[in-house]
Amino acid sequence: MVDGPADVLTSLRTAPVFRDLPDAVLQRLASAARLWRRARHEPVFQRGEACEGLYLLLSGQVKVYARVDKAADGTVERGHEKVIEVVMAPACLGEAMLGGEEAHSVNATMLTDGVLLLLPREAVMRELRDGPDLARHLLADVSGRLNRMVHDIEALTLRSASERVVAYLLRDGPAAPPEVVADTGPCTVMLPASKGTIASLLSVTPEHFSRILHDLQSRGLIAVNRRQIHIPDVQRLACHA
Amino acid sequence: MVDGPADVLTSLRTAPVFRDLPDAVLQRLASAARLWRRARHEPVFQRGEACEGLYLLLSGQVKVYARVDKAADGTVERGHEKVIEVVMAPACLGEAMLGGEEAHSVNATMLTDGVLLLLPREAVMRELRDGPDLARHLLADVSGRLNRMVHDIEALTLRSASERVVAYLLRDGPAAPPEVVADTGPCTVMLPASKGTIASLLSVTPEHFSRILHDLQSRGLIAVNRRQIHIPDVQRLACHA
DNA sequence: CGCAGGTCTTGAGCGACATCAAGGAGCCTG
DNA sequence: CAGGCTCCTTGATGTCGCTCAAGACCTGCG
Repeated sequence: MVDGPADVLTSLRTAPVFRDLPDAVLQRLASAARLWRRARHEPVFQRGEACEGLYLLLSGQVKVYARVDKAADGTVERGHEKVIEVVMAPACLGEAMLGGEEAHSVNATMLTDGVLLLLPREAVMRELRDGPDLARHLLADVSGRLNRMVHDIEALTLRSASERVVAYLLRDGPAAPPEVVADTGPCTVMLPASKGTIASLLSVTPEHFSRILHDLQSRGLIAVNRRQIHIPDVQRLACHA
Repeated sequence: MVDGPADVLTSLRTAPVFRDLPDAVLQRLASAARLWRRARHEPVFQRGEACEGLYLLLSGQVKVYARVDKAADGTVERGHEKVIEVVMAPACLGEAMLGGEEAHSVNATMLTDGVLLLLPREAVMRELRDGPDLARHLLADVSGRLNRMVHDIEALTLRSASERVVAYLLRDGPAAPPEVVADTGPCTVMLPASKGTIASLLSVTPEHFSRILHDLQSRGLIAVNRRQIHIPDVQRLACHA
């Protein structure tokens, strides 16, 4: 897929964030970029580590998550974790540094084998200083992410668990292929990760998530088959109580 | 405080976001800015309204919140609301537009009388296009806000209500005056808004918030007097179970 | 002063969701 | 195909925090 530095530039262009940047900017970034291959379960970065730069995920999936480490008497037991985002290629990762943060405040690990591009901190900073283009595009990217986070907080506090699941199936599920999905008729959603991961993303326990899917299924609103979820009637699911 | 357009420029400079911008940029922004006075309880913008531009809060406080309107049979009853952020002057507001959003997805209303500066969308966009300075500063601002939101999600899902209250008292309370607070000894926190508002910010009901404060008080960890909360020993509060 | 208006507190009961503890069901490996 | 593995499901039980309903408190105002 990505054979060498020769086509790093075209790889950059696959990501929406960079697509419309002038060639000159992309070439400068490409020349500083480093190609990273990571296997499933390998960390991309972890909380507390220094921000090396901006990551561009070219293929594969990454989960961004937080963890509470309960430091009981001496023994450091790893507590539960919360998946904040499942990032799917092609997309940007590790924007924390843009706020001037020195260290990452969350963890990111590969959900699948994948390839990423590291744009070193200095190269990004230099580009931000020298021209408006990169800054403008990153601003749009980060701002969009901020909006999504606000939306998540809203869902988390104002909606019930089953409402969150339904909203996920309707919005994030078919969001990938068609931007404007038919708001009626049938539709099939493929979960981008294990049910446990999706459960954590929606801030419910795996058990509860399973029960909710079961419940929706028993009402004939969805049909579950492994990671495939078929929705006979989108509208009917949308206006479930 | 702000008498006219003459000192709009100096007003701009009070906000951290704009402080270090070159004079030329500030002057262009200032000439396009419009001064807004708003009384307590007046809305700044509301969900669904078009993003007019970027707001700079010069004095007063604003609450940014989401609301679920349950549309039962005909009657539009206003459901509960969740305060996402209490913005205190001087600070920036309404960054949603930077992501290309046409309409606001949240509401913002004055908690106190206050003055804001509206930087119209076109002026901001023009500035973003023409030079790297504003974009870089806004990028840092938005990115910082993103980090805070992520932190909030983390707290919301991984911490209990009382832990959130304690964290708030320790971090957001004394965060205003000294950036690096002594992590030991006594300290007094003044809630920036009504307890009900703070409760919503922390995603607990007013009742539960009250109980938590009462509980902390009964353990001698804090002393509550109206909106003033005295912490005899910061460290002891920090490591409460 | 008395009364009205928010704001905060307190109590009782309940419900949504988590936790704990066993099973199934694919799936790889030997 | 046994064996282990991870992922998912299902049931029983517990609890944190919400809901509902009064009452207490402060503050301004006629």
